[in-house]
Amino acid sequence: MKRDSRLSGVLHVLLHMAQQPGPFTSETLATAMDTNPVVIRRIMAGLRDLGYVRSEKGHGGGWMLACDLSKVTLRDVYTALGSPSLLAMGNRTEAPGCLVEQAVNAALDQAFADAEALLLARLGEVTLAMLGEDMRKRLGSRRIHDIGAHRA
Amino acid sequence: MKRDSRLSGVLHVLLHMAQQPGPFTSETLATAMDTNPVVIRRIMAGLRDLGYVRSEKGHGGGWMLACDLSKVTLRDVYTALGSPSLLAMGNRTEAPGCLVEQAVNAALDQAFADAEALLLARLGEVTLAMLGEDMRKRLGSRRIHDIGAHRA
DNA sequence: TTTCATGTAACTTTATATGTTGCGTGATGC
DNA sequence: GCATCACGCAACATATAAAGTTACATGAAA
Repeated sequence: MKRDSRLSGVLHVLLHMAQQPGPFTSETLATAMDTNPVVIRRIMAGLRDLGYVRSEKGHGGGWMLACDLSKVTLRDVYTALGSPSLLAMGNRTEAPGCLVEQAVNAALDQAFADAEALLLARLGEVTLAMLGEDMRKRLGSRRIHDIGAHRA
Repeated sequence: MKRDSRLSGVLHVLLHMAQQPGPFTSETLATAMDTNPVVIRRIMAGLRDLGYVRSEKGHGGGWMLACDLSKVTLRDVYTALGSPSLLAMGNRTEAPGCLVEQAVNAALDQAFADAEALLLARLGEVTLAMLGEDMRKRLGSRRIHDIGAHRA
């Protein structure tokens, strides 16, 4: 299956926004992410509805952070995306009237549920602020490029 | 994304085969699984290569179990399918020259790896024999339908 | 009122699982 | 030998969902 990269993408956007003040246009963010402005608006819509970011129209408008980065976890961001399914595998059918199917589904569902719960828990342990910290640690001698200079 | 149901499907087939002796044609199994014979051959190919099942051509041919069900785990079956990706989410890009990307990927990769490891471990704990046992427990007053009678 | 930027719908593209057709190969039974 | 059965496999078709694109409306700033 084609893997969903929206979470990775939106985190990238948020972290970039945390590096500089001003509002960012979808155009600017899209260029930095090597994608399309509409895609940016699409994945940001959920975050806006939950109040993690704000958007303004017209001259000088664009996207701004509107939350305390130390209070928003990766799980929150995932939820803001609409909680897309985490696992690539699922059961063949629902409503099994077949005992074989019931036994298979029970075993798989248990394993899947455990893995999903662990993943959500892990995502819930990491805040955006922690990601920012990790990034600064990686700095060393290197300088974080400005968004405008993202594409050398 | 469209969820991969091959593991669920092949387990279903194996458990059904464990209920009755004779060889099963792809046609028969496909009817029971409400799918196409070629799909059956496709997902069984990996199991055959690893020796979990055997196939024979011609009159009286078909698929037969060729392993000790108590020695084959769900993880083994998963591996026989070619170890398709378990998670529906992935990183936006590889080869990140961007610190933001590195930090995001590091956090996500860690969470993803943990979840994947747990899932594989869980699958490794369950043998096909255990699934068969579970199924028998579910029997109660009900009778396991023969494959031929699968579609009422 | 012109320009800029978001909001959104509709459409196209791409990737992957799944379904289907056709033909080759080997084994069985006559 | 030859017809039939069943797998092996390639090639093509379909379905679904993410990602990309186009078009236009709305609202804010200059």
